[in-house]
Amino acid sequence: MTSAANLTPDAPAADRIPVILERLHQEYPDARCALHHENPLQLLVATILSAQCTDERVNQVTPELFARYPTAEAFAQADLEELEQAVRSTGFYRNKARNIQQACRRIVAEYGGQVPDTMEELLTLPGVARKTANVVLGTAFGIADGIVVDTHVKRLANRLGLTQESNPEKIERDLQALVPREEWIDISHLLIFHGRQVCSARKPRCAACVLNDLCPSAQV
DNA sequence: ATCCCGAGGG
DNA sequence: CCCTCTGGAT
Repeated sequence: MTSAANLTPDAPAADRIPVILERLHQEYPDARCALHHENPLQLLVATILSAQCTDERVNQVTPELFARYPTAEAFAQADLEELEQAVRSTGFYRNKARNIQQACRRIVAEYGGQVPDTMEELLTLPGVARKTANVVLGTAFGIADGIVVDTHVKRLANRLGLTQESNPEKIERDLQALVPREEWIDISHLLIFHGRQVCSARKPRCAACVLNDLCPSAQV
């Protein structure tokens, strides 16, 4: 669709990025956060639960979870074993339950029960690093402080030759240098959608990929 | 580098 | 069985 003129897979990433973004926007016009949530706290909790777990499974446990614990205060006062059982099917359930409760206790004690909206403050919460903080800032607050680098973004950035790094923070810096800031929130959703539907970890469907002609890793 | 941890796909 | 799923802390 988009004319790639003389672009080839070995062209500089900076030259391929505009075409990659344009094609992914066209392919996934509704790409957005797939975690069900109604407020920043729900998104924070859902994102903590999403570690090494599909968003689909997170969405399976959150309706009951948010009904039982409607506020940061409720999570803060929860019986830990009950909270563990409520999130059990998402894996890493002891760590996740403890982090959610400890984070909520700090949110109650230090932020009046409201999720903070700065990277610096979010990073002080237990169980929250740059990936989770970027999700909350971008999707709950519309703040493009950084770029979400999850397992999909990492895999696709490497396959597409947008970075040579394996460290997520270095990948984020490379992407920040390549992508205009107004696309920082969208690009992660686009790469995640494409990673799920086409560029899967185990068996990428290169024949059906709209980036095929621009991808250094494309299989014949 | 290692541990946490369940569930589904191939 | 082995790999993967919107990672983070030690």
